[in-house]
Amino acid sequence: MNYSRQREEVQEQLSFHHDHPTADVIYSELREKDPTISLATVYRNLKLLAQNGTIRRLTFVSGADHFDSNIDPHYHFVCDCCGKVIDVPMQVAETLDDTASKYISGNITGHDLVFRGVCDECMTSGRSSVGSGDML
Amino acid sequence: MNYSRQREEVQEQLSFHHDHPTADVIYSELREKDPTISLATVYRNLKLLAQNGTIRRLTFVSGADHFDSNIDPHYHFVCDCCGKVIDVPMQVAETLDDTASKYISGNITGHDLVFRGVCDECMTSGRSSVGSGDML
DNA sequence: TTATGTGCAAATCATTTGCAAGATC
DNA sequence: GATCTTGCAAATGATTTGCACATAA
Repeated sequence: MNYSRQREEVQEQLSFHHDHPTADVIYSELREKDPTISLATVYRNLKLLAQNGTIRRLTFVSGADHFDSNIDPHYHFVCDCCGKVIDVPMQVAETLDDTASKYISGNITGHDLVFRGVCDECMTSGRSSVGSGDML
Repeated sequence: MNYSRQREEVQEQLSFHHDHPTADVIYSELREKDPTISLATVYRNLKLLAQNGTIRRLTFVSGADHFDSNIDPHYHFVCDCCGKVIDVPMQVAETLDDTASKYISGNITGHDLVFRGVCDECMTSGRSSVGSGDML
């Protein structure tokens, strides 16, 4: 893989995020620094970086994929109300994979654990109650 | 919510599946019984049924959402190679939610646990080795 | 007969791809 | 200079929506 300024920009921009932005968020932000970068380039590079393990693609929200610059195993919380994705800094349960492997015939390489519920903000801003159900 | 024949057909068709089909799989299958049902109707009804908790929407595969007629809490395995989703009949770890709630400020209602790896079929059919990485 | 649901086509959103031009090695 | 990468526009795939017609309550 050759060097490319755009790829470096994409990776850097993602690393600025504590949250887990979608491709088009990265794109919008980068356009301000580099007004000629294209959306296709952002998608291409996010894909490349995810494939070579430099970043992680999060696929557990309906709609657009999110990306995470933190590739160490860790868990997430997704708000059923606004779709926000945040980290859960609890310890990773390595034993789960062993347990699961007793029940399936394939080869397990790891697991994703995603907690669901209503985030702080949605809770206080009313949107909470019973949930909009919009994300289901 | 009024009764509708099409909604009943969608729900019934989904219940026939041990696997977890996407909307267009349900649509193709239903077209054979009911050649006039429309794709929009299938999408609309899957959405309604998921919102009222009759079925479950699985959002952890990139691309099309999958649907599950089994709404009891249970875990899944996703093949990184072919995208297939299968059940993992291991016991659900209720304590995880309590642990996670110590780390976040929102309200946790539950969790999804998804094991990843390479399924039996992909393993034997060669596609396995190192994985295509296509789904990343 | 009023509210709801359907079918169809067009619209929208997320993502990928073909291709000519530009950058890297 | 051969190969890889970009930007743009068009293509694709998943899902939703507007609207006139059909159906349920």
